[in-house]
Amino acid sequence: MGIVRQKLRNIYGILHEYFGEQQWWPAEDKDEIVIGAVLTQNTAWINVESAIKNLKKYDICSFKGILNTKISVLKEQIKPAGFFNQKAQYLKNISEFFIENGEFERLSKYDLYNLRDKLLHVSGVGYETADSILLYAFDMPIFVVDAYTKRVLNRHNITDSTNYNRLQHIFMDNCADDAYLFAQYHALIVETAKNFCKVRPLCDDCPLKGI
DNA sequence: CACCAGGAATGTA
DNA sequence: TACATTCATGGT
Repeated sequence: MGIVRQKLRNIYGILHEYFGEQQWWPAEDKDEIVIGAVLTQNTAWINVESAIKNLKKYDICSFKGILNTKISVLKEQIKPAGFFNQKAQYLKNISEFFIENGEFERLSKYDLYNLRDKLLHVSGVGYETADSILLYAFDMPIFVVDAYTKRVLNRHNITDSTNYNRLQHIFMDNCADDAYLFAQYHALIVETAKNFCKVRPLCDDCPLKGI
């Protein structure tokens, strides 16, 4: 039993005990998960909810809905999520990708890393967005790394790396290969950051303090 | 007023 | 490979 494995188990145990089971990804369907994954890039989730609410109001919160909407209109509706000029085009790109590739039914036939590569070729989809889609929309076992994850691993002296794929493999090499576990773990880390560690991780009242 | 949020693309060295 | 810059709204 490696020390890293022990630390990751410990962190998960503490967070799960503190916050309980997480309900992620909050969305009505898979299209909405993908759309939300793009809209939430460097943006507070509350603003994404506002943007998605606008899309639903016009019944265009879907790949087909986005493709059938003029980009000028799309920009206006997703404005609360910020970076609306680029995100409107990103939504067009990812929607076109899904429609042209047979949506979830056909794409789910690819194995994990083949599909990951295909997603990463869509302009507007980087590592975190791709992995969020794979984990939460396709239910594939891959760990999502975000800014908070990097902080936690750094502050707990698990690694000083900031490389996305290296951080991801630290988790995946030391945890069970389980989509549910990865989904919970990422959600718990985000929840911790939302509640305690916005500016200074491991602040006095953080549940991870002292480990 | 400054700072941050469930990042990615692009350019530079 | 490793940084720097740009994109933009809304809450604290």
